[in-house]
Amino acid sequence: MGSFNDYMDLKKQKEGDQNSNQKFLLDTGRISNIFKGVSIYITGFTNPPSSVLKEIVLRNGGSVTMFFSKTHVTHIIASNLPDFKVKLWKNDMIVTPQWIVDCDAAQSRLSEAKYILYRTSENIRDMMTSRVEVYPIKNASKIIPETTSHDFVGEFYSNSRLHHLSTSVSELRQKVSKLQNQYHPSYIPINKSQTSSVILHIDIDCFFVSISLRTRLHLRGKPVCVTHAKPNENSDSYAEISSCSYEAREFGVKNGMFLGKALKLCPNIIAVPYEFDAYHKASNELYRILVEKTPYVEVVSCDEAFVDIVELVDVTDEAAIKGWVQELRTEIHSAISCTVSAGIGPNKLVARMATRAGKPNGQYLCYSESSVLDYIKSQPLQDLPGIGSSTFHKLESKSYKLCGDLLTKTKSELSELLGPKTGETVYNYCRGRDSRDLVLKHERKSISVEINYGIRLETIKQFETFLLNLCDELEKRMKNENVVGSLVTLKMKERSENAAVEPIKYMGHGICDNVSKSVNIANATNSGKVIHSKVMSLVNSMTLNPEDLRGVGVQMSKLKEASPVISNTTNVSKKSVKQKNVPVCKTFQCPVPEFLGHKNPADVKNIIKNWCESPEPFQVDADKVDEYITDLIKYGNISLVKELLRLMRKQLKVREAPEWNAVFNSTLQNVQRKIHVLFNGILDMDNL
DNA sequence: ATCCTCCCCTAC
DNA sequence: TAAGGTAGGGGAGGAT
Repeated sequence: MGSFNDYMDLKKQKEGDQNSNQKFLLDTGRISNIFKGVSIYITGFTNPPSSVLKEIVLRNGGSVTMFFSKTHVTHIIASNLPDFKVKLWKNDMIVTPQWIVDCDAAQSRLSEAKYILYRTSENIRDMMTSRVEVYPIKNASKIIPETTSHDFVGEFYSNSRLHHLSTSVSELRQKVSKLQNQYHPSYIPINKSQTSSVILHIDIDCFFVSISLRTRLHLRGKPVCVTHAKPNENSDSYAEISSCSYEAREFGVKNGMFLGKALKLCPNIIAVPYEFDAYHKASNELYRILVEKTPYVEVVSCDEAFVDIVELVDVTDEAAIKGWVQELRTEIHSAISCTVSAGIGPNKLVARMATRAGKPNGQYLCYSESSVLDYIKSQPLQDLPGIGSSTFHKLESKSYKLCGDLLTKTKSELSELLGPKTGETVYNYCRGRDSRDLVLKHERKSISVEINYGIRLETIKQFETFLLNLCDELEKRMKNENVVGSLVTLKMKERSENAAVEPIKYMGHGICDNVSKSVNIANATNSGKVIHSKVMSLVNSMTLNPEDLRGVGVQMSKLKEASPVISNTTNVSKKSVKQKNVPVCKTFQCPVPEFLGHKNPADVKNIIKNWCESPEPFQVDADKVDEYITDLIKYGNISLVKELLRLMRKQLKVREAPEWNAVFNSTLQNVQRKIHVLFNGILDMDNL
């Protein structure tokens, strides 16, 4: 009986291992098969810890088991063992964790000889080699499919770092919005510009590289970059580097640089592949931690966020703020095993600029008026957000280099040079001023698909086919977001007249002229077929040579909700209600909700007026009022909601009773929450 | 003045 | 070989 139970336990345990191993691989992906056939059992304290060893082995094609079985386990991993275990396992392969680390570093299966913990049996190695086959690393290089092929679009997007970067922002916005409601159910995304803020900018240090180094201990401290090209390639590579370590940056390597150029600057740079799923997981975890603390979180990108922490810290105690942020950074680090840097300031601009001073793996607080001015004026203009190379060159032409250089310039001088808006923004930024609120609730204005890589076509017919694939992809995305649009824009890159037919970069677009053309659609749509027909009408209205096309994009704008939350029983559609401005429902076409058997608004008002005059508020009554008002909001009768709130406020003002004020505030909060959920807006309290 | 269209610029 | 996307702000210049 006992042995049967043991057997069943063993079996269950085995299945458990398989499940957890598989789940793990789904999360992070496999990078090689060097440990194929290897099944490790980790015992005792090890360095690196067992979790890291497990990850390395799984990612390299091996398996990990949580129980010891003579037939199943090929390697026992231990740093030291008690005597009885040495005796127990005298015929088994016991190696130090370093074996795993070194195999991973070399990306090949090294002999265990140098790593055997206790040599208890002379023929262990013979035994091992007969039991385990060594597989070479699989080198699966793929060929880019034909532009018109059905796989082209999907294949491209699954490998495009920029696509992952862009879409991760939209996805995170959705997720963060969910988390905000989950962790802070009564939170209302009101702009908080009227009150003072403590803005925290948080940023994962060289995100993609950091993720790769979590499991590549041997690469830490070395110049590393993330790119599609394989390591040790010749130095002529035109693969773009999407992220590089600080060690690489010291050689002048930058994000976006071609690998070939980076190799010239830093011949020892090591290239590692993308791990999109792992980035995804880490970003989710980062945002979960932030929103757990406060709903005032703005998604900037997969590795970067703004947080208003004014309600979490004592504004007057800078040391306490620093301590709080330090703790947060530690928490994030232990959750995702990547270091993060942070900047703290009175607004988004200063917070973001301060992060630069904190990087890497540090933080910088710049809050008081004088320290803000001091710090900002020493910063290069190019580091201001919104100042890219083009704007910088305009400023440079006047030999302005630092923010401080612009302090003597007038607003109109800058507007003349940079345009009215940009001029004023730069004028304010140089003084550390920034009036932008955190964007807590985001409304999409356009949605698009665009591919500027690998486009090689011969005929208009092929172009038409490719466009249909693109429009189908667009349809997918629009349906996923439940939107329809009524303005279609076609964007194209055409090879410049004197540009080579094939650019230096394999399948790149080379030097191009950009063209775009748009057309309105009478009925908003998200049908790929309809969009495609509109796009074709644009194609036919212009003269182009398909052979010169190097990039194509289709954008939909003038967006609306595809199926309104409130159907045609009301004239208030979700998108017609903007934040801060809930329009009054003028024509009231829906059935009136009942309040204690009364339908006539005048009667209802009377009852509520009397209630407000009663000696004491009871929760049951307050709940009934809330319920009725909620119905009104659902039906879109915002004007009556406003009337009732006004009435209550007027009545209760006279009484000046705290318990009644509490009733009013809770009712108001309920209204705001419902309006937010249903209409994505808030009630304008000033005009109540 | 304000809008629209077709760009360019910027950020990650 | 190599995966140069995407959303939003804003400007120039013409139409209303």
